[in-house]
Amino acid sequence: MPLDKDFYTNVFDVVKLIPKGRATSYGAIAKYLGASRSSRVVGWAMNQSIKNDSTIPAHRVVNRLGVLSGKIHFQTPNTMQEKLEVEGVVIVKDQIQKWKEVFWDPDVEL
DNA sequence: CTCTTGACTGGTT
DNA sequence: GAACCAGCCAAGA
Repeated sequence: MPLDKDFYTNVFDVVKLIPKGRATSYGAIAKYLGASRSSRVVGWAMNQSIKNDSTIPAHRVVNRLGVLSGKIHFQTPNTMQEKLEVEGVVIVKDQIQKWKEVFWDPDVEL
């Protein structure tokens, strides 16, 4: 598929495809888009997505350890964890439990 | 244009 | 496992 338009747009498209109750990492998305060294930009894209497009489930994107490193960028620091818990994801101390099972790798699943 | 910051990652100590 | 370092790159001052 063509991925040459907007890096951000591609990131948003992938995030929208994350199944309910699953989550992925910034690096996984970056790798899928062929920019594995630009994971920080993926994080920035999420930051923009909240302002521009609230339909994007940014709460399903965490760092490679399954830690909710970006929770404070949501409307409230609880938003991210609560949304994930509603979808069946167990979180203890800002970290996703059974991360290996919850992890959704676009490079494998798509 | 330069400098700093940061929702990251991978490797080393 | 924690702490530190080096790449990486967009946005804002």
